[in-house]
Order: sequence, then structure tokens, then C-alpha cells
Amino acid sequence: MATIRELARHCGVSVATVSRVFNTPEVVSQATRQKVEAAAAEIGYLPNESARTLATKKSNTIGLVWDIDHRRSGWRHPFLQEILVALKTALSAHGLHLLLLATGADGPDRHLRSIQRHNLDGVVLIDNGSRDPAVLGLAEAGIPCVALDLPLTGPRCTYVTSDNHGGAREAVSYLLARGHRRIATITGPARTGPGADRLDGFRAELAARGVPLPAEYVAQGDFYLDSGRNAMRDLLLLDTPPTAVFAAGDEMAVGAMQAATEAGLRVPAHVSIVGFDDIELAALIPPGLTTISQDRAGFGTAAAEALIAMIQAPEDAPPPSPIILPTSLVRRGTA
Amino acid sequence: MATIRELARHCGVSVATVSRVFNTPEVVSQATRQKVEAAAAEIGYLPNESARTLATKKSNTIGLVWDIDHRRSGWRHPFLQEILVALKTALSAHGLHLLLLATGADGPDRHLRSIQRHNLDGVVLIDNGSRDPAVLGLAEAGIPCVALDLPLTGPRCTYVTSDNHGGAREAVSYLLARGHRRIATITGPARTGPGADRLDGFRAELAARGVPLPAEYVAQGDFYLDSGRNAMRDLLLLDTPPTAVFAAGDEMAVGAMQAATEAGLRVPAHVSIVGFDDIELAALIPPGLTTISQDRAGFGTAAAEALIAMIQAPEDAPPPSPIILPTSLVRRGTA
DNA sequence: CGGGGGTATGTAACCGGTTTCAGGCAGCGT
DNA sequence: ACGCTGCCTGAAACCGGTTACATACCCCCG
Repeated sequence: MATIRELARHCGVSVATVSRVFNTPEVVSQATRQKVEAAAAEIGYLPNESARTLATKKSNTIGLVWDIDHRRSGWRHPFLQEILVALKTALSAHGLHLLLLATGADGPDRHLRSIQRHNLDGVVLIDNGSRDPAVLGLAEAGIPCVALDLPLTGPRCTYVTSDNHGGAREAVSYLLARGHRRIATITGPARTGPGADRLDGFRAELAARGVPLPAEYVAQGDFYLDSGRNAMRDLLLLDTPPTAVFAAGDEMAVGAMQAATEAGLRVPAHVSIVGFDDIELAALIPPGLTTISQDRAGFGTAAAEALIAMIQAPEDAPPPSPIILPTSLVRRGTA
Repeated sequence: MATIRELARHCGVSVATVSRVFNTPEVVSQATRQKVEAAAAEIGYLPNESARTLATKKSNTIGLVWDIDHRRSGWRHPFLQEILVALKTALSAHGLHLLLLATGADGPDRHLRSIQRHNLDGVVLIDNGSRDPAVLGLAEAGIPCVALDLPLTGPRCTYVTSDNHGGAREAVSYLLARGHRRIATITGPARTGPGADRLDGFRAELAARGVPLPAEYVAQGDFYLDSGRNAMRDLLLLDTPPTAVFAAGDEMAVGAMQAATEAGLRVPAHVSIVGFDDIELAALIPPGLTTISQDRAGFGTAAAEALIAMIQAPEDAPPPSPIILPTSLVRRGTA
């Protein structure tokens, strides 16, 4: 690898000039700039990132902190790949690199250290509902930070999430329009933003339309398949079982479909089901899961944009406002 | 952030000694070591990665190069998340960081530059079948490199893949044991390792058992759902349609199931289907897809181990041999 | 023709570590 | 007492960039 001094000697200028060609080309004369650029291309010079980071204290790198310990938490992300693609694409367009940090693998607190050690310019946080204090502390650490599906705010910290409240209302509204009046829900964990917001929206729409909601129509789930199946079993055992169920996640909706089938019921003839997420499976499982679709790539893109805005903004800029992505209902066979 | 000089002054030793405490603790006396360690903990000293990388030319970081441009290639990885988890976990255990590089987003060649600019210690390559020359060139660049599902070898380059050949043979063997003699296959793209190997295995097992394979029983697919559906439609239109189909990927198997259903056939009563991959959907779609399961986490773990071994080995060590992960048949409802 | 202002470039300090090399010191044998 | 050895420590060069500051030069104007 050629160094800046070699390149400088090679074309008879000082290292400062070479540096300027790459960083503030407008201050160097046309002639020398072209001379340096040509020589750089010829000998294949590439500025060393570590040296640059050391000198400027900016790494042009953002960290993705993600709880990896799915053995313990059982957590899997429904759209991780899409988010990664969108995030990386948007960051690359601004010359930013992406470093993967994992709370599970790196140990508690370790990612905070990593952020300092690497001079990271910002962080995006994928929520796992762990409420890890070290993760939450990031919001106050002053480093630009955007959380996904986790309502974290601070002077240089914001979050992006879907319109879970509105999506849930739309689902309920749709079921009401189809004539249902006995509508139950299978919730996500209350400690997660989406879990809480979808339940709120569900309640809000029923209340707004004057439809009663018996307490036993709210069944607790954890976003995973088995919890949906169990919850549905319980719902079907009620004296007056619901005619429609809004599951706060597609996996649970699939579990609910299985429970209904096992109980000898047909979907949607005997019971309607609406999910949330629009995972791949939703389109493939017969008769097709009606669900609320999220803007999967939007998470990554919005996170990148928010981060870049915060990085470029002055230290004391007003805190950014949260980004709420729109949802949309996808009609398929289950409702 | 405290620097090494501050820490040195703080406890009355030289910077060299502090550095040794962190890198070669065995050469510094017990007394000073403890003194330095205590002071480091007290003032929260953390060595700066960039400075370290600059001085040693080793970054303790490995790059994950991954073709992100799925808009063009339509490529999605079935187990990306599991691979990421296993890879990151294994790397973290050895103190290595993970940097995401994307051929689609970073532009052609850009990841090669990134590798040099960042002094990456190694690279893992997730194949997308693109045959990108810059990617393939990595094998010769001398940097430790392990490819996933792509038979790439070199002095410091190896790969990990499933036993695609054996898995395919097992699938065929199972169908033969169930009494089938008219067995067709839906292949993956021949340019991909798994696509080619699964077809080879399919052919080999039939040949070994003396079962004839008409040319029209080999239908071309591309691993995605639609191709499976189309291929199956064609197969069912033959004069003597197969009684069983081995699809080289689960998505195609699901497509094949759809085509069979659309043609008024029942699976497995009229036609049996075996897939490959054991994606999540396989267990959930009725009546459950019989398929060949891969060691998903094994990809990440094996890649990390191979990489670490290469990094620690002397430059002229013999090239590592490829890692072939075992597969296993999962019996469900379709065969 | 001399001075002022603006522009392009160079010099050298600095970022925070690692590492070579030299030297101090204690212990030991003679 | 002397020299030798081995262990521990420190001084300083170095990694490859950035940037504050100084300087050289040119042009224009009074």
C-alpha cells in the first residue's frame, strides 16, 4: 500500500497538498489537483482509514447494535435482512461504513466500549425488548443514535417505528366493516413498543366505534407462533368465542390459524384472522393471511437518513422528531 | 477518553509499560501490572482501535462481503440471520470485530479497496452467484478469505458448504424407499455450487440404484418460488408425469406444491415432494414439507473458525481444506 | 514602485498507540 | 570487588494521515 508521503514525493508536492486534494479539493489549484489525482490513480493510492480516524477522531463508521443472544431471548427479527440492505445502501451512499456490534456476543457494556474505541460517528439500535441498561444509556451518551421500534429519545437520539396504532385501528376497522362485532386480539409483549401500540390502537378503534371489548378478548402473546396457537385455543374455549381475531404479529396469526384448524374451524368461514407485519409466509400459507404490512426497507432508509442528519447538524441542534412509517392493509384469504 | 500517556503519567510509569500491560502482560512485573490495571479501571482507559491498527497494521476486524443488490439479482439469503449470529458470536469470542461490506451498495471493486483501507485481517464471502470478478479476485489477493456456498480456494482461501451431493442422494434414496420410480427434479441455477451439486447427487443416486432418468424429468429452476411453480406445471403436463419431485430448494418446493394443488392433485397422495434447506416455512405450510435440513449456524461458526485458523497460521501454511457440513432429512407431510 | 490582500503551497506538530533498543538493577559465581 | 546474566523499564522512532501556521508568490492599486 502506498502512503501519502510516497505519493507526495512521486509528484513533487507536499503531503499537505495531497491531503487537501482528497479532503478540500476546492482550495488546491486545478493543475496540481489533476497532477495528484493522476498519480494517485497510477500508483493505486488509497488513504488509510485508521490514520484518518486517528487524526480526525471521526471514523465515518456507524455501529449497528443488535442483541444476538437469541438462545436466551428467543428473539428473531422478521425483517433483519431488508433493514440491513436498506441501511447499508443509504449509508454507503454517504460514504459511511457499518460495523456490527452485538450485545449478546460482545458481553454487557462491551458495545459501548466498542463505540468509544472505534470513534463511531453514530449508532443504530435494533430493539430486542431486553431493556438492557447499557443500551438505553446510549441515548444519554451524546452519540447520535437512532433506535428501531424502541421509543428512545434524547438530544441526539430518535427512533423509527411503524404506525402501529394506526395499523391496528385499520385492521379493526376492516373487521368491523366485514360485519364482525365479537373481535378479540392476541397481543405482543407489553414492554415492546409495537406490542403496546398495537393493543392501544385495537382498543381505541373499538371504543371509537362503540363496540364492547370483554376483558377475556385480550389474550397475551409474545409474537411467536406457539403463543398465538395457545392464545387462540383459549379464545375458542370461551362461552361466546370471538368471530374475528386481530393478532399483533403474523407468526401468532399463523399459530392462531393452526389452533382454529385443530379445533375443526375453517378460516375465514368460522373465524376471521388479521395479522400484522406481512412476513413472507403470509402470502404463502393457504388461504393467504390478511395482514397489516410495514415499510420494511423504510426502517433502514429512515434510520440512515436520521443518523446522517444528526451527524451533520451542529451539536446543539434541536432534537430530531421520531419517524413513524405508514402501514397498509393487505387483503388476502383469512378475513 | 483517556489516552495511554495520561494513564502512564497517572501511575508513574512509561507508555511503553502501559502498552505492555495490555499486550504482553507476562513481561511486566506483577506489581506494576496490578498498579496499571487498577489505574486503567479507575480512569476508564480503553486503547484506541485506530491507533492500534495504525501501529500494528492489524485491525482485529474481519469483513463480511455480501451482494446487497437484490433488486437486480433478486437474491435473498435463506439463513442470513442465523449465519450472522453464529459468525459474530464466534468472532467476538476471539476479540474480532465485523464490518459489513456490500458489493451492490459500495460499487464494483469498492470492497476490495475497503479491505485495504481498513487493514482487514480477513474476509467472509456470502455467495450470490454473481461471479463478480472483484469478489473472485479476493482468493488470490492473499488475504485470508472464506466463502460460503462458493467453491473458492487459494493459498489462504477456503469455503464452507453443505453436503449438497449427499443430501440430494438421501432425498432420492428416501423417495425410492417409499416405492417411487418416476422421480423428477427441479434444479437450482447450474452456476451456483448448491444448484450444481444437488443435481449431481440426484443423478448419482438414481444411477446407483439403476432407476432411469428421462431428460424431461430435469426441470430448470432458480431457487425462487415462481420457478418451482412453473417447473412443476411443466412436469405435470408430461405424458408420464413423475410420482415424486425433488426440488433443490424449499421455496421451489412450495411453488411446486401450489402447482400441484392448482392442477387438482393432492400432496402426497398423488405426488410426493421433497425440498432442500428446511426454511422456516417448511414446518408451517400444510401438510409440512419433507426436506433436507442444513446446519445453518454451522456456516457462521465454521467460517469463523477457518478464518481464525488462517489468521493465526504462518503465511506459508498449507491451504486449508474445504468444510462440508452434514445435512439431514426431515420427514414431514409431503413425502 | 512599494505595500496590501488573496491564493496556493510547504513545514511541522499532532492524533494514540506499538516496538526497538538501550540501560538500570539485582543476583550470582569466582 | 568484578563481571556477567536476566529481568524489567524507559526513551524515542514510527505507523499514515490532518491541519494550524508560516511563507512565497502574484496581482492590483495608490
